[in-house]
Amino acid sequence: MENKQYLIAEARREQIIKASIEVLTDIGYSSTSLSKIASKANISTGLISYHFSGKEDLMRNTLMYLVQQERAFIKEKVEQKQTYMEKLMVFIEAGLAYQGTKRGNNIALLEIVFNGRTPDNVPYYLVEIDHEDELNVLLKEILYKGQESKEFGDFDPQVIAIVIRGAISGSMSLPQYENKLNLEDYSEKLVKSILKMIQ
Amino acid sequence: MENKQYLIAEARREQIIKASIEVLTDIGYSSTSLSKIASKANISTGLISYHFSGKEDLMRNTLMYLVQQERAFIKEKVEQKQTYMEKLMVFIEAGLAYQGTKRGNNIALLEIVFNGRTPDNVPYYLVEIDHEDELNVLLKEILYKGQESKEFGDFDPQVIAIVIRGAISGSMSLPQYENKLNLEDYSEKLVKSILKMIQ
DNA sequence: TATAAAATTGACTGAACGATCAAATTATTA
DNA sequence: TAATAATTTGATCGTTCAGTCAATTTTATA
Repeated sequence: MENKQYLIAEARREQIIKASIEVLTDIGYSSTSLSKIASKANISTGLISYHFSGKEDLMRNTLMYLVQQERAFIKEKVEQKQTYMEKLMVFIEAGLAYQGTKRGNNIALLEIVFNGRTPDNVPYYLVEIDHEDELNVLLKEILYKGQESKEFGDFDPQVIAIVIRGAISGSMSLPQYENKLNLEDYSEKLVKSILKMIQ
Repeated sequence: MENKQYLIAEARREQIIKASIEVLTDIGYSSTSLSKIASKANISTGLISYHFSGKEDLMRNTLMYLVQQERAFIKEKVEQKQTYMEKLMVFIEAGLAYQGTKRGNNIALLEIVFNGRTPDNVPYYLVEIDHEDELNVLLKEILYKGQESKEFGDFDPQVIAIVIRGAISGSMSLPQYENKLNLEDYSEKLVKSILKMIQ
């Protein structure tokens, strides 16, 4: 069964990716090395090179894994809702909840996005991925269809999409140890403000 | 005159910082080395270590320089306006304009913020600097005083401040071709949306 | 069971880096 | 001018790292 071998290799790849996420979260991209990832995964350095063509390749695969995790988390909650108003609210709430509960994933993703580069040496954070970023596509679709169904008023979906995604990312800058404004409070107030904006 | 010597040293420090910004923008933090900065500035590597206590110190000073540049650019335009409504509008417009015209500065700043770490090994982007970030203080002050003067309605200034700063940063993800037109279009639509949100 | 294929190890290589320092040069002072 | 201080050089050192490879172990096949 070549399928079984494939599953072994896939499991090993995922193990390595998960170890990468841990190391990235703990010590950041610049201190992350193949040998530290190998230690975390209790394997040898050579094995990483056996399953991935290099550090770049490993980081690219780790990034894809992280993006897919976040996307699945949010998409699943959005699909449960019926109206576009509800879909939008849950998009924001789920986005914020993911940042709060999967903080390590979020940090690892940032580390890669702001350090990794394409083979042409273009940093990921400058690559124009809008048309490939499925979360942006989903958000713009909610906004656009909500306008069509008259649930929302008149606005430019792309502009509002940028505002919303920025506000979700911005939750990272909330004070962490002050009770004054926790994530739930921010979530509630943000949703209210956004709804006001798109009437 | 120790003052003259001081000015020579200061000029050299600024020359090194400007070279750092160029190199950071060109090749990113991880590829930036003291020897590449030295080449760009046409000096020797040892001279950098003479004026800065190490790479970390140089990067921290470069970050402070960049933050101060942006702050001065925005603050100057805000202070020319009288009403808080106008101050808020020009804060957003100037923030976006800076991103558009000083793109290299913005990229260098991101490279440092997402790579540099404090001596305690805390990444800059996770350091709680809200109370030290003068632009945030300025923005929150505009929002708060605008509420006091009844120019704005009821909302949480901290939440709206995060939304606005996120929207300004988010301009980076606009399609880059015909950047100026897109940016002006985005600026106009963003200001309208924000004003709607804070009524 | 015997053979082949896949997976895994860990020591090793060459390159790049930050930092150091003795020596040389330039500026200041008395 | 002579002595002192500040500035600058560039070779060198020790370290870290990504990637390689011959050897070994594990798994699949016939």
